[in-house]
Amino acid sequence: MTALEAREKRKAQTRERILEAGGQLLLNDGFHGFSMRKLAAKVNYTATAIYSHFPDKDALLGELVEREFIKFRRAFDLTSKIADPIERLAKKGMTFVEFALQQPDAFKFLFMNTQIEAFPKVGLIERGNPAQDCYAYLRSTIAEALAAGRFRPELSDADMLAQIFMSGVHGIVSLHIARGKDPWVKWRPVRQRAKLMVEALIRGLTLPQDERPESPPDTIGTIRI
Amino acid sequence: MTALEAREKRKAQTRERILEAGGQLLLNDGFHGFSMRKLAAKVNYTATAIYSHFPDKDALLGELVEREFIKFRRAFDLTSKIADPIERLAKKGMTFVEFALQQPDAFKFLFMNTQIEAFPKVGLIERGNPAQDCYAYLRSTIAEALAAGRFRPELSDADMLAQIFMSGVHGIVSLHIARGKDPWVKWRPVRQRAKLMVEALIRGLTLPQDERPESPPDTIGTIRI
DNA sequence: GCATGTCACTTAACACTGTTAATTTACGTA
DNA sequence: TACGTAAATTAACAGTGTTAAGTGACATGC
Repeated sequence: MTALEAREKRKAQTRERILEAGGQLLLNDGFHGFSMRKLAAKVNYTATAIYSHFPDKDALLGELVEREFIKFRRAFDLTSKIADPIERLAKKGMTFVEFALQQPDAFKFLFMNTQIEAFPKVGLIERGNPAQDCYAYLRSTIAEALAAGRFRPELSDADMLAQIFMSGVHGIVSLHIARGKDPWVKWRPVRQRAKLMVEALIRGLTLPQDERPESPPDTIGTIRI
Repeated sequence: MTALEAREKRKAQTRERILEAGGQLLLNDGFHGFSMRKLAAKVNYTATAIYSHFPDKDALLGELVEREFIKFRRAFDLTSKIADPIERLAKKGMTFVEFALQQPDAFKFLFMNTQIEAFPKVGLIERGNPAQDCYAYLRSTIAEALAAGRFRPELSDADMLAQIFMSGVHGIVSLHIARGKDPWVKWRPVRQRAKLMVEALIRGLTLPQDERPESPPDTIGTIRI
């Protein structure tokens, strides 16, 4: 059995080598320049050899995208400590922005990619999907603020609110990446834009301080200092 | 000379036929499915024939997108009648969204394209660039609202405000296009998302009704009913 | 130790893609 | 009618993703 296991291990290693080289290729040549033959050359294989490790190009690209997502989630995790849910939400938004600015290539093919529509059918969705977790983090933060009665009374849908908030910061950075060099726009510094977006959305969606309930709606009757 | 003119006219007509067919092809098959040979077949030509009308595929696609964008600007123009500048701003935002949803390929090319940084060298920039105009429209609407004292006092930068607002609606639709099929997000209807985004941003950036100045700041002393 | 079979990989090929060069066809003009 | 130009064609190149068949290495059963 050790012989079989050794073979499996070797296969896993070449698979890993392919993914590693694929990540580099994607970083250097972008989606447009990525090809199976180029990738194969990087690992000294024929293009067809890759097909014994991945069903097709899209599946391979999907897996590469997943790996970038995992890096992203790691950055996102660090914002979980902040006590106030609205402050935490703001911080998460700025983390999203910072990730996009520091890893623009990863961001491009995670959030501005129009080629790979959905993630691969199998695999990703089963074991906890990192992107799913990111959205789930955002949503749970909002749900917490919602439970504390921080949002305006007509807004009670955590998914809707999470999507609005995410769209806001996403819009800032994706427009910056796509059209941030257009000479006919007097672009303001992108981080200032992001900050104002977060502030404006929070002000537009939450209750002002003097209208907040003393106790959150789901804990009425309990003491809260 | 009439014979030469006739020839030029015929050439212009086949050029037009190619663009017409190209528009249909782009609509049906999208960017991914668009090919020179398919297009040529639609107009009963060889693929290479197209190269005597357009320098290359990108130029052809660029011209097709420009045409879509002109349609978009036309729709954008129709929002100029609304008297209240904030209402007009909201309407412009929703027009932007509607364009992106109805012409996703044109939108991708214009606003989610990370390959072509600036617009084509020739043509677009010389005769008024539609994208430039759209931003200018948005900005002037905001400047008008700004002059009427509708924004919060600390917000006085029309460019900054225009960029925030544009980013908001852009974020909604671009995230919808890029990740709108992710199964782990309970996506709310995209138009509802857009509506709430516009409302939230306006609420977060403008003054509430009871804090608005009776007269706009630049017309203090004049009578206003 | 040798035959068997599986698995990783290569070769050959197919049907595409954008694009160029050379060639043919059509047409206005002298 | 001959000439020249312009618009179309054919042929070809280099590249793409992907499949089918073949090859060599290696673990397993007798």
